[in-house]
Amino acid sequence: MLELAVLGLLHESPLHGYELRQRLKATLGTFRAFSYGSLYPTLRRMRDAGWITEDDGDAEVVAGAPALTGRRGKVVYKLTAEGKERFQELLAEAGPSSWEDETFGVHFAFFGQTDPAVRVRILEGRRSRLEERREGVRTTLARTRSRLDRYTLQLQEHGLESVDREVRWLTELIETERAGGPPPQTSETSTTSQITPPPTERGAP
Amino acid sequence: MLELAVLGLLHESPLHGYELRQRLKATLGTFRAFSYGSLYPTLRRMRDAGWITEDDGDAEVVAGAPALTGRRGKVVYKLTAEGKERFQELLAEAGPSSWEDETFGVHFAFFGQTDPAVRVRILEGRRSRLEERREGVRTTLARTRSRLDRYTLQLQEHGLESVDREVRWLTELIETERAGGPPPQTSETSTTSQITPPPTERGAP
DNA sequence: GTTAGCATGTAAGGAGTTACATGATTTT
DNA sequence: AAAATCATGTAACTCCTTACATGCTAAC
Repeated sequence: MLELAVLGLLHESPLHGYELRQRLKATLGTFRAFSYGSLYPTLRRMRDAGWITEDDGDAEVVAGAPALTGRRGKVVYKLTAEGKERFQELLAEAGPSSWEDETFGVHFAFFGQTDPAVRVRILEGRRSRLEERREGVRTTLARTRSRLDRYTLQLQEHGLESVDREVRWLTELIETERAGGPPPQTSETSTTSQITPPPTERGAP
Repeated sequence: MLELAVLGLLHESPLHGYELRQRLKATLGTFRAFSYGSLYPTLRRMRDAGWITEDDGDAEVVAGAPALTGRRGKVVYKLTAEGKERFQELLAEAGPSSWEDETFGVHFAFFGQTDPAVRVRILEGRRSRLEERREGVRTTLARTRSRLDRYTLQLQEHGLESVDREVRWLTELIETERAGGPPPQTSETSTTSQITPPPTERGAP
């Protein structure tokens, strides 16, 4: 979760912890937040695993100044080669771990880096997950509606509408993906170009 | 969380664990689910705390049959007096613990048992929580919009629309509460009738 | 010079999940 | 008699939060 998000953000540019958390908020928006209490330990774990390295962020600022080695400067984290591999590995995963409630948004946030075929599979996975849930709720709701009070009913109905809305959103996204997603090929070989990063699109003006 | 939900359901009628989980699904619908792995330990904790007691659920079924004490029957849980108190205590709580994402739905599900004044405070608390979040996201979105890719943007916008929707829902509910909430009194004394259960409504045919 | 915000971390703990283990009862 | 579903439970673990502790840097 946090791990994927960190890998994704550091894949764009090196950052220090505090900045990372701001970006996390900016990227994930309304649907997820992380505290420093989980961020820093995660960064440490990831460093120990060899996915990121710690750089002295003040080196550039101070430039020619003398030592000062004792001071506590910003710690800038950047991806290692293994880290990039790990990121690609996680991006390629299309399974429950990519379409459950808590995880889907994080995966979605990095769809720009994700293989088009995987994107569609995740969107579809998420959609069927929601459809299943909706059916389950609709069924039990039909059986128990009369016994439910005003508020429980309100809650169910608001919930169902939310799910409906997300299903429609996903359906639109899936259609867009199918239409404009793979522009090179028209049919046949859906050569999933896994790691290939699009030439320039990230910093496009 | 689970504790409140269990208290709420057992307040309606005694249930055994398995049944409790079904009811949990039926009551909470789309937005929350619990596994047995958390339900049973919670029931045990609650029994140790003295809020619920375990009854032998098969006693009635077997009636006059001989002992058979060794068999593993259903364990029916029911609220104790302390449990009812605890439930009222939790219901009366109008604070972050009642309007955060994971908790709000559970509190809402038992609004039928909740004091009208507390209901409004929780609804308003939830609403301002969402409005704050929305403002935060809108602000950082305005600052970073140009740097975000297609997908991140989609995510932000879908998120904002969801929040908007919930805010509108809450506003409607608050208005309804203010209007039809306290039907007996027209003004003045808003005698919060805390515990009073409605005469017959639960098992109405 | 003091408040506010930037910056990094740790310790303890909460609230759940998954996977496993077991057995009874009902349906096919 | 096999399969499904009802029913109860435990052990290990995941993942994150809260509260705390510390110090630097910019703004008022």
